[in-house]
Amino acid sequence: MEAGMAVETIQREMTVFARRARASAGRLHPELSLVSYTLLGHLEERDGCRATDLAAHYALDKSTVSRQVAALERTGLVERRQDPEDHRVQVLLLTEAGRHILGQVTVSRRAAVGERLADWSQEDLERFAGYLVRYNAWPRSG
Amino acid sequence: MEAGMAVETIQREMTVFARRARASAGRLHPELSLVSYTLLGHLEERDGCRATDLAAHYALDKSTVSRQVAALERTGLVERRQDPEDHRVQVLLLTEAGRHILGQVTVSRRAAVGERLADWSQEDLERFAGYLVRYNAWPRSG
DNA sequence: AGTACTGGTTGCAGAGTACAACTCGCGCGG
DNA sequence: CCGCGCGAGTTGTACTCTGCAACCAGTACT
Repeated sequence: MEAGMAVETIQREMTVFARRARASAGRLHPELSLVSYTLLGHLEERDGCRATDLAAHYALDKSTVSRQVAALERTGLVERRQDPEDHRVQVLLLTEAGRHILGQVTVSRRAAVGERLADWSQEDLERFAGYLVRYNAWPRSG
Repeated sequence: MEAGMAVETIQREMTVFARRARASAGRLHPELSLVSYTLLGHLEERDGCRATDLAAHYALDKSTVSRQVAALERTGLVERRQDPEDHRVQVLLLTEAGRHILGQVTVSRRAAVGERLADWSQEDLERFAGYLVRYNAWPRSG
């Protein structure tokens, strides 16, 4: 395989994945959209953060994040807390309910993804995961 | 790394990629949405196919594909041709203009993606591409 | 012929998104 | 202290993508 070819394959296959993920997310978990899920996931991973951080990480407009967070707060999955240091910022935190839902969805998603990865060797899994992390670690969007 | 952990990382990182891809696609090529781009790409790869095939491959509803294709036809990037064998089906083909645009976008996208992959070894690139293909080859959506 | 199936279009409704304009709070140079 | 710019977040608006359901047209099997 030539280098440009591999790059193109990577880009094409990532996109296929993206489309299918969106589709299956809606079907499997009507209660939690893919966007909401990823936002909650980020909150859990970072143990709380600002709306702006979410926007930056997912290359979303701050207005989009604002609305998503508002919805998540309405359904009681996240909680906002004023930063005592700076009254402009709101620290976003998972509520107990949020943590619970996220756990459930994660389990069933892991099952779905795990099914396709069932016959992969542990070595391949780790290498694949490592490649993805490395790819996304690049600061610029792409 | 434990197996479930790797699976979760894979799923999370793929999603991050998906979100960023969407964002940058809209910014870099206002003339060709990410969806349109992928559809054109598929048409090129397969050298023409039916709308239903596109829907199945990207886990999209046929109505969505129908509309996307209609738009692409309106802008002269694809051409529909009645299948003489079966008058229900329309074979979709890239026009010359479509092939041209696709080429341009592919080049600039490859540049953007290639930048992040610039310092990867050829071996890693190929292995990464191989993993993605293998992942997506699974018949069920996920 | 009649029934079931397939490919595709259209009406509708909802989610996600960006952009622009705005408010509010912080910090800095007069 | 005051005004000015900046950063965080919200709201108004408009648009795209999407799925579902209802539908039409053509095919296939009996």
